[in-house]
Amino acid sequence: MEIPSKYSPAEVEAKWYRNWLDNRYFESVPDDREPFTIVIPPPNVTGVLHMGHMLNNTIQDVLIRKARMEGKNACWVPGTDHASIATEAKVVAKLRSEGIRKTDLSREEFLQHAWDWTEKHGGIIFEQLKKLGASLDWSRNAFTMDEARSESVTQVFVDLYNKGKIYRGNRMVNWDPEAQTTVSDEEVIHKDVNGKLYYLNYQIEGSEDHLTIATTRPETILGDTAICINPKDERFAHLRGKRAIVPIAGRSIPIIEDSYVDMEFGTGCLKITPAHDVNDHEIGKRHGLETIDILNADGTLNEHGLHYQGQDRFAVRKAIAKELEEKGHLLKVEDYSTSVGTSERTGAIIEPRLSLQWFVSMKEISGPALDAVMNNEVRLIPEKFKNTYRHWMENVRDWCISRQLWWGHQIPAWYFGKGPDDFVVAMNEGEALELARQKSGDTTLQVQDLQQDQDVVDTWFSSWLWPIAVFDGIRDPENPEFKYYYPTNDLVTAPEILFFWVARMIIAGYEWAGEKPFSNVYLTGIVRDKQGRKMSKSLGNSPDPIELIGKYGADGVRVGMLLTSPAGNDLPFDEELCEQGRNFSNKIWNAFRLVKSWNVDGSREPGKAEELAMAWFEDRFGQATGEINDLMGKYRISEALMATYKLVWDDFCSWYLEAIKPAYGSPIDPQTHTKTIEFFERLLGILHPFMPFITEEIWHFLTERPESQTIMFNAWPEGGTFDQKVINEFKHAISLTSEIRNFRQDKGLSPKEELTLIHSDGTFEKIFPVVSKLANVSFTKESMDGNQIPILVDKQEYFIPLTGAIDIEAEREKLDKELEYLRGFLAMVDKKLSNEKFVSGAPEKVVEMERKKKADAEEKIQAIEKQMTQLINS
RNA sequence: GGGCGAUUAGCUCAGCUGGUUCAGAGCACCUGCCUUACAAGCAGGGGGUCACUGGUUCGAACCCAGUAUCGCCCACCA
Repeated sequence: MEIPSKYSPAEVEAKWYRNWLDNRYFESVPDDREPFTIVIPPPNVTGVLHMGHMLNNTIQDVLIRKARMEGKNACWVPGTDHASIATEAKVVAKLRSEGIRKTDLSREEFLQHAWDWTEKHGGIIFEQLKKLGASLDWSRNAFTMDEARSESVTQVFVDLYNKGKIYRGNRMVNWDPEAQTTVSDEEVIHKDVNGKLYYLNYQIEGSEDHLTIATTRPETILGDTAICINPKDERFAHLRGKRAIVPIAGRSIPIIEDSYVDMEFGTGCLKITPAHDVNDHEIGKRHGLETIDILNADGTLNEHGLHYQGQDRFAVRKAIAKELEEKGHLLKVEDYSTSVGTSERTGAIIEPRLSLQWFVSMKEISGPALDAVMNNEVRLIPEKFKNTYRHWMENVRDWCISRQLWWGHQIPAWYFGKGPDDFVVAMNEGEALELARQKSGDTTLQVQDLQQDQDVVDTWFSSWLWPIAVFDGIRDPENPEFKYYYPTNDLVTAPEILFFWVARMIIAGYEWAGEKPFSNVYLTGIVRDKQGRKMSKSLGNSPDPIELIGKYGADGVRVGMLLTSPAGNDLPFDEELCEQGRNFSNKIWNAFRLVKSWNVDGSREPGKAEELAMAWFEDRFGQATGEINDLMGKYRISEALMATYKLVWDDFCSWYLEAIKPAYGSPIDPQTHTKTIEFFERLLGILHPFMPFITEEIWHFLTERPESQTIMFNAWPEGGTFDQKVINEFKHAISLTSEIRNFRQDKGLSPKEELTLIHSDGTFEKIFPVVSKLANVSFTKESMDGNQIPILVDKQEYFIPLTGAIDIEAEREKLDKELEYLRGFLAMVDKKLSNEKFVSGAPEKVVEMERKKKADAEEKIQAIEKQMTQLINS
């Protein structure tokens, strides 16, 4: 059989993924086994795979595949999110490119376009995840806007409303003038910008005097309804009870007093615009001020903007500053750095706006969710996020959930009159009619008298139900699937959505399932480029994941992503990492070629070297898998992978295989052959979660297994049992071999030339056969004539007799150097031991250790001194 | 403005309750090798005042205080 020396992943990967699907290995149904469940953080339905997804989903696949091998009933649920605002923006943009405005369409027509778009672009991401090897149970694919999930959203809305935890209120909200919708506090990103602070003079009514205020938004003076001073501020005592004239508008407004005003800041006088500032709104409420809204939905000024009506607020800011200056109201302008809120989605500058919206009261329902994380019922990994989480939860504010969009779950509220309370919240129109008749007392009400709320709910109002809703646990909490799979085990996601999503899922879990939604939250880092910038489509600095897979293989890319990504740490991505992953694939492939190339001679018996190597690797495997399991349990996936990498590359390939490898062309004995294949298969097992494709391929061809079998349910090794003595002995063989190789290189000797090694004591005699094979040496106890170069390994001394001239001076120098170091070391230990405080203060164990160090050093010094004399004598 | 975290080799990171696994790993780098599994490789090697300054201690990368730099989260001072 001809196996190429370079592993080519493309065909192999396509073949096995198809095979896995055909055999429905990823599909899970409840049974007697312990479940292990992960729900995918649903990507946007029209999204394409980016590097963040790659990292995220690789980690999830590793966790789920390991659980599957451990014999658990592994279930990884796929799905997509309708991403209300993002998708709607895309559809609007697409329509605009066709010359269609959203406002030209009816709601139904627009939704039809949106569904068309969803169908056209949806699912691309799934095909990409398949290329990555993701073992998702595709039969469970869910969508946040499919029937089951939509009904769940409605049900939850109704439930919260009936519990009094959803209310409708006229409050200050964040308005995104570009998307023309509200957004939640979490969707507002604060950015520092360089702005101006304008000092404006307001004339005091009935006087020639004026007062000065400072503002960053001069256009809002058109909405001013008061000037406010601090009641303690004696500077402005003369203003009490007076009124001021708003420049340009010419309106007369009261001068009020409120301790909110900071006397130190600005001029000490504050203009009050209740419609466009959260604090001003509060003050306005306290003092019963009028509210003048000067903005249209798109951020232009309305009729209150007077001659600026129809112009954008930022254009007006410039223009009005000029007008104010011309009219002598502008005292001065200072540069000023301020923080403005921008929309997470559109980037538009958020305008605080008074508006009638739906809110969820968060305080009460978030209590259990805070406790759960604080007492580790839900573990955050890494733990540092607990602080952030607590801070947010303790200061959580009500959640504005209504959005002035069409793509999403329409709010299940129906209005039957003009009064502020003339509405009902119901599961459907029929129910709403019943309720409306009851509430109004008007039994003649008909369906056409009802008007459903035109808004939809925030996307996250559906996402927060995800771990429950994918198992239909909202509509049918008693269904066996939900009871079996919920709560799920792990959630893997980005810290950016800790509040948007994770916190709210935990809240929802306790509210509707009475239980946490997951036990562990693994928070990944952000994938960055070499310059530390976040990889994003808009920057164009993100490699195409599919191209990467084509270049390095899915296994290679997976390894590359995982190698340097500890939880919570950003991943500075470099293609070199994938190269390392690919090289690792190739290394494994070549080990496979070697094992595959051997002919077995049934009459042979293993030699001593083979026996030693086999015994050692057994223990080494037990030791390493114990470590790997421990690391995986702590979600230290990078480190677990590195431990696996070294076990395979160093221990198995560099030492084990070299130790048991028959001479070229020679056959191997059946016992070693069988054992080696067994070891290899076990290694493939622990590699499989990281590198599913190549392991499946080799597992099949190492022995001839039918395609109907798979590695993915193989027993995962428990590990942890090993004999330290065996490991230490073999370690001596490794060190000694390295020393001899080093010696050869030093002396320019060919590896083909056999050397003799003289040893004086038999402590490590047992492992000499391995050293003989690996280092091409023979051992003897006889001392020999001629020059002998000493070698010291683990305090064991060996001598290599050399024929021909050697540089005795150089050898002496080497020994001298070592002696010098050891004497210095000894002096340090002595000093420690002669320190009364140390001997009495330190624990006995530590002192004992120092004494041992001292003895060891003395022993070594003696050995070297002996070597010196030997060298001189020779 | 408030909080949290970080700073260890050229890069990315380990280093648990202070003390022999204490200065580590992988990559990169340097040297020598196309040695019939593998040059996507093999053998060997160099490289760090553990950010800085003090303190606690017999003993500090580790604990404490301060300084500097970076990052993240939260935030309604015009």
